[in-house]
Amino acid sequence: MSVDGDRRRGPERSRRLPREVRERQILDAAVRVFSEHGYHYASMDEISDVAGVSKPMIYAYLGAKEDLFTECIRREAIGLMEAISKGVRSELTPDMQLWHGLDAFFGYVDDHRESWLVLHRQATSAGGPFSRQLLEMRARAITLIDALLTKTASSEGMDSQARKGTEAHAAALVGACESLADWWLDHPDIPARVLATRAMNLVWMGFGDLMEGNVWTPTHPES
Amino acid sequence: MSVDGDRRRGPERSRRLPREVRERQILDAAVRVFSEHGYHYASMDEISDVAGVSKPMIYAYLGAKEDLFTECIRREAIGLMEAISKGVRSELTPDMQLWHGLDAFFGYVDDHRESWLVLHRQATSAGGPFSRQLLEMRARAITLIDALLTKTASSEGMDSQARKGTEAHAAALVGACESLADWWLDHPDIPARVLATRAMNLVWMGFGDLMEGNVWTPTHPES
DNA sequence: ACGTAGCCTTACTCCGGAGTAGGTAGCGGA
DNA sequence: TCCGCTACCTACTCCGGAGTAAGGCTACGT
Repeated sequence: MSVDGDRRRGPERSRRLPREVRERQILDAAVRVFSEHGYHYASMDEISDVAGVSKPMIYAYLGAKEDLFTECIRREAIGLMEAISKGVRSELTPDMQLWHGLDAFFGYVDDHRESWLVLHRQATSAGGPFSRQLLEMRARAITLIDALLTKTASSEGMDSQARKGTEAHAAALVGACESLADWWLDHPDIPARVLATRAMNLVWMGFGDLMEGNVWTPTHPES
Repeated sequence: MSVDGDRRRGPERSRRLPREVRERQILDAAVRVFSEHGYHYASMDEISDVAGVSKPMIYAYLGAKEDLFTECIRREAIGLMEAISKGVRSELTPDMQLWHGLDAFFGYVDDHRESWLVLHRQATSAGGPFSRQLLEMRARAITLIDALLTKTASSEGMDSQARKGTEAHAAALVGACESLADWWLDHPDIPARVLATRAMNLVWMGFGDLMEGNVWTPTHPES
């Protein structure tokens, strides 16, 4: 029984491959395993097993466990950012840019659930040097969105009041999207585009209202 | 040098206290340490040290590390829910209920950053049995908010279109708040009420627009 | 006075898993 | 054919930290 021993091996144990290929295999395996068990419960033994490679190879090519994880984060973060960049074409109007960005984001998460898990859930919590990469990425996203909102706000003739709030608004949007993505992992039946549209409406409409001075206050008279 | 050894001890090592008190001390210490280092990097030794108690006491009273952590989650989750419940008085209009709930939430996070850290960041990522508690709490929050939105939607005479989206909208709100709270940890200078108001505007206004059929679409003609 | 119950400690065991030492196998060049 | 280089593996070491065995002190009941 338990013929199981090596069922999870990835590539058929092939020999003497160039370093580049091995590194890819290892990183792929690492992302798989980290996303499945979380950083701490993932063992180097399992990663090496899944990669179809022995443990010392990992240390030789990618370094210690922390380094390996960091490299995973880096690679996946770059992938995500590239995916989003492809969506945001600067000749479009701000709202279209935002929408395409959102669409690309949810599309990426849809296609790379494991990557997203590693990137967001794991890196966020396994504190220290790991979250750096994340915070940086998030900061870039916020800045980008802030720029779009600001552009719209000024072209729409709005200032002071609405303007100073754009960054927090952008942060809220980013946060909302991250959470939506996480929530989505447990409700996989919803198509990506629907999520993107929902996020868009959530924020863009609220933002439009803000710009028009249409603000809810605790003493709101309605209903 | 390093007279430091026991500087972090909490209560002045006092003897023969009743079990009830010790349990409180231990849980307090555990929340402190878990929030500071994260579940895995937190050691039982440090917790016992901070609690001013020896390690076997923890095992005698609260059980293994997992049990201890679970108990922390439980206690803090109950605390948060109670704080929110105090805000939401059912004789108010839905929008006021929502606003008081949000205000209570951000107020709680403001007063209990450590608790929130443990509750959200740690429990979310240190997967398995821990996140149960969280998912359950979140689910309750979503249901509650969904009810408020639905009530408003129907009293406002809206149906089908807007109605089926309320749950996802509620999920988005919850997610947005969680992220706002996390983001807030790194921007502590903002008062809680401002965050609550911002969240309220983000969602309520967007929701109002949705109900009025004022929806953004990719082919939106504006600007 | 003496038992006993429960608070509390020191000083261990033990193991999973990170990281490594040292050797083998196949390939390119002379 | 031999050298040596690089890809690669087996088989360890070693340690942090979870969990525990075994007993000491104090208070109270009788």
